[in-house]
Amino acid sequence: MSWHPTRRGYHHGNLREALTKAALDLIAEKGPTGFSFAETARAAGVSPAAPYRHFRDRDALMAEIATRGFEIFAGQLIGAWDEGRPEPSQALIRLGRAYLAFARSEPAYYAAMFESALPRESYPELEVAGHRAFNVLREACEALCAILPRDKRPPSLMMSLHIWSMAHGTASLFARGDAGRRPIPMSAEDLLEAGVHLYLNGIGFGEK
Amino acid sequence: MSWHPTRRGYHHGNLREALTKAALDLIAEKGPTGFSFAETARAAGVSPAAPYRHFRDRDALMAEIATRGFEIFAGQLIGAWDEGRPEPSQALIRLGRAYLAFARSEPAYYAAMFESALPRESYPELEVAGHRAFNVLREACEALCAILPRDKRPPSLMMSLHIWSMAHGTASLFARGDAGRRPIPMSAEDLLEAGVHLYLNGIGFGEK
DNA sequence: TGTACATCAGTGAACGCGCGTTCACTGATGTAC
DNA sequence: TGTACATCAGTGAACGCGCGTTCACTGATGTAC
Repeated sequence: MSWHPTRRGYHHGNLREALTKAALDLIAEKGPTGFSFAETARAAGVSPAAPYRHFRDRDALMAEIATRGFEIFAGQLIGAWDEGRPEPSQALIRLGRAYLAFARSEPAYYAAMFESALPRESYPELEVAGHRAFNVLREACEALCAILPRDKRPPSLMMSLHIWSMAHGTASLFARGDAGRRPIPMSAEDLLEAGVHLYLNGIGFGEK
Repeated sequence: MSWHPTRRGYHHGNLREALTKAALDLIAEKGPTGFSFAETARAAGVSPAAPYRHFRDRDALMAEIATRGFEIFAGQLIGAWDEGRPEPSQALIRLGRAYLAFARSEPAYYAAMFESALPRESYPELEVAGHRAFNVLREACEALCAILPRDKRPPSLMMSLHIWSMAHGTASLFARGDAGRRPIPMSAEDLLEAGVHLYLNGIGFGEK
């Protein structure tokens, strides 16, 4: 962390940061519904009018949080993929684990990203950030497909949507770090890993 | 429909029904967040105190809606499965389609069931209804596994959780009937069908 | 069949509360000269 | 370096609003005799 949160801006210094952080805490505590603009201001220690200097309304703040969530998410996915080293199908499994880890450890971001019901077309940056995260999956699947003989390759877009669906379904049902998680008699990580293996097997990657 | 909504109960006749229906309309219109107890009463044409005769609070009404949602959902899944006729893997594909169809046509129920963040342990009927819906998937997977030679059968619980994850991920990301749906250049139904086929192929069901 | 009573679904007024949003303002910071 | 001015982040009071919840009540319906 190289920037200094104090000594910047005019009065508060980084109120924008403070507000998104406060909102994130409130979401984590009470769900994506349970935060209000006024409460967020209170939590950040400023008057209820102050947030209006930084965000048009509650939705704009929500969009900012979702956008950052996707950026962080993309970063973690990129790290997990690690350019497919040492071996793509193994790296893909790591990617799945990273998806679950994010849902588990950042339920507030996760909810803002996937369950906030924001009109995506109104927040282009949000849309871009979302696509960027998806593209990590997309590129991973392309790398995997490239291993297969040309005539046996599935469309990599379809494959990446399959992986996304599996990871997202598993995360939303069994791994999320909030009250929506359903208990199952195994770890969500093992479940997803087995699912991805079977899927890859079905595509034509030899059983490991 | 054999019962008569009027001429029952004391004054309103079936206010309980009317309230759940009104709430459902409001959820459909504004998302699972966007309905209040008071507004629901107004929509049903009664005073704001009336709902307290039937539901302890807003959450209880939400739980009732989610419970009914699971019951309807289970009914549709059972119908789609049709005891695996004429052939289990084909029937499983129908099951997946029914999952998507529900998310598409009943986004309000779907949101109440999966994104309302209700404390499930407080509503045993909700939990039971949820399990009953899942059991349809479970039994379908058992029927499919029974086809395979005994030593090649995967655990049917794991298989059903895989199918559930795939269907749920696809539905939540690409098929839901509300603002959360993300556009993709194919139908969600085709996507899921292809995914399930590849998965079954990976398990050892011969390519169709 | 008629009457007297019990039940209880729904009323309507009231409460305190937190919300989103506006407004003229103040005062700390940055900057031109 | 000092001064005068411009900028603009944050204030604090105010508004109207809808919310959840309570309460004593009323009056339609069901039922015992």
